[in-house]
Amino acid sequence: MKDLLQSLLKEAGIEPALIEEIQEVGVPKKAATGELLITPGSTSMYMPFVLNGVLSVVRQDDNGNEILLYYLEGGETCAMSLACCIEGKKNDFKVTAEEDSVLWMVPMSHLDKWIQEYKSFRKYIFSSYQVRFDELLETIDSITFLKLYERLYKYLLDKKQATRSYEINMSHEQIAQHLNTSRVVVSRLLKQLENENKIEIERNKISIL
Amino acid sequence: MKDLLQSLLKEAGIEPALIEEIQEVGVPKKAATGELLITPGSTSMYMPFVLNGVLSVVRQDDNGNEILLYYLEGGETCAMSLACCIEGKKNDFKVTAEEDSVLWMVPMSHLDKWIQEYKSFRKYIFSSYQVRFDELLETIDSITFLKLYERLYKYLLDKKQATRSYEINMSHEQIAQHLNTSRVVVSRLLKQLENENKIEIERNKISIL
DNA sequence: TATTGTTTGTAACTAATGTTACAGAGTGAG
DNA sequence: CTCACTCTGTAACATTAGTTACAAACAATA
Repeated sequence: MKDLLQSLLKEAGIEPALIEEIQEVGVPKKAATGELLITPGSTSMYMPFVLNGVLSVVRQDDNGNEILLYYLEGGETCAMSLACCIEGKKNDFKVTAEEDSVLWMVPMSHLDKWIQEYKSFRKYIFSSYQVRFDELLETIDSITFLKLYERLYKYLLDKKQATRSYEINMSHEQIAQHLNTSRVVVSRLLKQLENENKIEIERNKISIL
Repeated sequence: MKDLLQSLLKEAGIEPALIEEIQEVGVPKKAATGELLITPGSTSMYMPFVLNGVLSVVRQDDNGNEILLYYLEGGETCAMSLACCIEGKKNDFKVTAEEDSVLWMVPMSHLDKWIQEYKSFRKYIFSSYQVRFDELLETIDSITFLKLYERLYKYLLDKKQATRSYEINMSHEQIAQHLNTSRVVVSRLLKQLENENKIEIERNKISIL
């Protein structure tokens, strides 16, 4: 597991001395598919660095409605957790394991020192922020400018991309939640996508063609 | 003008030595109402620090459709410009002066050094990121969870907040653009708001009650 | 195999938003 | 004042998305 951590950090441009430190102060954490890692209202003491698997970051409103913001994959970290922690604020989103995943949990208390000392870490952190901004903007684009039909198709393609699999194992209900719509609407539009030979529908499974 | 800069920076917690530096290397810039400050596709060499006035940050799609992301007010800076510049990317949003405004333009080249040297600057930058994340999330909330009627009312209240004025001098067409809808729809819903005694409509002017 | 719960398909209807078209009111330049 | 232009109000209609209701297919397990 430490090998994976090392190679991902190296890939991210982190210098060897800091890789050492991160290895020493962090602890591993496994998360099974569907496991809830961060809940709204909690405060993060750890910066979660994804070793493998996929996490989803979801926004919730007061009535329990939801919308998917983006996925986190290997080598990435949750910039919004950082932002929250640095400001001492509560998280206002939830993070769930979309597949069995492994994280490296790094105590936030080291962040300021590292940002000061390591140029490579500054770069990594700012790059993370940038990537998340981009993802949020893309999410806003989808919600704002696309019809639900297009958004659904984009959702499936994004999911394919994140999980590196042409098969998506979700119920229509689950998809509807990520898009903040109803199951009936999703079923209707999926059927339409199937009729246009873009996907194939089975129970709890959608294959992208 | 330098007085204003100084007091805003002090308020933001920036230490005196850095305030000096910022005063020395920055230059003032005035922007008249409606002036375009950042266009999609450009690259920012300066960090724009708002001294007074209000700027709007707007996202555009390929067909020229738009949506307002948030306003920037005195003492704030455009975290997305920072993010873009640090990563050497092009801006993918536009920034417009909503009122006559004055900015302090600080060359980005100093940022890394300041982040390294000044704890107060790290705090300011990370706080800016946090605030922008929050604003983007709030925007996502509005688009996702609110009906257009509610979104429009919230838009008017936000505008009131940003400009510190109960009178909004915009045409329905302009409002429609910020919400990515059509003028007719905005007129319809404004009329509804007027019927519920929440606003008063005149030509090019909406008063919030 | 029988039973139960989950998932999907579909129809019929409602609500929200978008579009087109046109009239009339207000404004500024000449 | 007149003309040209912009802005607003409103009706009629189209499209998209949300809701309710129910049946059938499938899966798990007792």
